[in-house]
Amino acid sequence: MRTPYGLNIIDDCVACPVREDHLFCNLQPGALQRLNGIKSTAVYPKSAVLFIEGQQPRGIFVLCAGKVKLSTSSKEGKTIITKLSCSGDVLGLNATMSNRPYEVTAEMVEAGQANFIARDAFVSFLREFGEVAVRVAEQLSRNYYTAHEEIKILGLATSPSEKLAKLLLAWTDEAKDPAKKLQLRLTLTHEEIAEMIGTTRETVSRLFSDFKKKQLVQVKGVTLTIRDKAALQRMLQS
Amino acid sequence: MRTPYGLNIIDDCVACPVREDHLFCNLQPGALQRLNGIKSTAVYPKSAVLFIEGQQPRGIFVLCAGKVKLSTSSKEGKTIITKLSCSGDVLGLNATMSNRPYEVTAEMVEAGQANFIARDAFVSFLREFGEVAVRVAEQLSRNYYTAHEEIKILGLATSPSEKLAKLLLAWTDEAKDPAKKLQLRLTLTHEEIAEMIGTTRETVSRLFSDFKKKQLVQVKGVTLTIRDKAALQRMLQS
DNA sequence: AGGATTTTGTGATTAAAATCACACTGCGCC
DNA sequence: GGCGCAGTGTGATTTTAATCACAAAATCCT
Repeated sequence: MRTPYGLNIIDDCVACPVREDHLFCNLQPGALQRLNGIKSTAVYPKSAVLFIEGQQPRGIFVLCAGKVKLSTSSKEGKTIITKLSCSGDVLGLNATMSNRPYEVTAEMVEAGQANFIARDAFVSFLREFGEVAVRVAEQLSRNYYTAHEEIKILGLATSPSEKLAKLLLAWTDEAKDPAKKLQLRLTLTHEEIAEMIGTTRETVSRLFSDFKKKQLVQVKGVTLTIRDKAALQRMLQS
Repeated sequence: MRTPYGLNIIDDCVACPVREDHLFCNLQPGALQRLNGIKSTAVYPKSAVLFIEGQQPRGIFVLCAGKVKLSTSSKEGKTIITKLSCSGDVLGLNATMSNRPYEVTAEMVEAGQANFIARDAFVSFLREFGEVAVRVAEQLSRNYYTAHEEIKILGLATSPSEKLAKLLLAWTDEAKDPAKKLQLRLTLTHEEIAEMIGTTRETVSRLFSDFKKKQLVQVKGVTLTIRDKAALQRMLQS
């Protein structure tokens, strides 16, 4: 089954090619069946917005394919990107569980597919299957962990160079293929990278120039290669 | 029952004078009984440390009395205080649920009492009482929410003055007594306040001078009074 | 392919807070 | 009461990255 955006729809959660630690992996059959009953699948093009900061939570989105940028903004238009989510991630879980407004905006940066589960259905599903509630709690604590990492980057890192080094290293750590451990695809603009580390576009540009000059990294097209991982690690101190 | 630190021990969770939204409030009798069986109570003096950033999680601490400072530090010794916890708060829940190291250090800033529940006992307790797992999930999502607020302060706030204004307003919002809505006890040093908003002690000193000069606040001993709340609110923009 | 629009690179200038330095205050304590 | 010390106030200086400005390069689009 093909869609307007050139994606294959994944119809069955069981077949969803997501990570091992997926929130809904290896559920008892009853729970899985119930889950398939309350979910609804949709496909989103690039730049589609799943939800907006401040909206009342409608429910959760389980990302099956594509990439999502989570961001939050001040009234003055300054924006920070708090996370880039990929397939397997659950979006809107915190807001849905605490029934407070979505605290971030979720925007597709790569077209993809997500399963939506409405809040009411999800909450009664949890009450019915306590085992899943424990899984949700684990997922939430991981979310918290990530948020805490962000706090440490923003609050403890001294210089923008340190923050960029940290970001690049974190990105390489995400690589699955060990052969490509030192390579990553730069899909974000300098502006967006700046929004991830709380600095300005110009500073990011200068930092990249600097890193290249110092032979720390090499950029060819959209591929960035870490040439001196040790040096990058020496730059960070937290 | 009195303790060496001049505190009354609270022996029964049911009698614990905590907030309404406490994690373990209004539990089914069976759960409560079980909870009382697995908890152990201890009393802590000022400066006592409940757990340290990086330690393997031993379990959770339910604060019954006293105040706790949660902080995280960089290798270079720079510290940020992420939260001040008061009675009713659950400490170490994230680390315990995700079985990752405690991400913060918890230190008593006011002597108090806490109930400790070991990780294993807590996890099986949750599996047995699914209802409680949902409560835990709600608590975790609230924690996340707070962390996200912190991210917004650190990442979006433009100036230290804005951050301090935000902090003072947040503190006044915590007051229970409506008559004292505009007063708060300054128990932290300028140094610690600086650690909460990611700036330096000198800057905090200067900001307070500035706020006083502009008639925004008044300080008498340890009591700070907000004189112009509207003006403080106008300073923040996110 | 070619024009439009983003995105990036880089210099010059400015603004803002960190840092350094040191005096002062208030408080606990013997 | 006065010693000692943690905490505070404030000036002078320095550092750093934000801001402003504009050109160059890359990309998107039909």
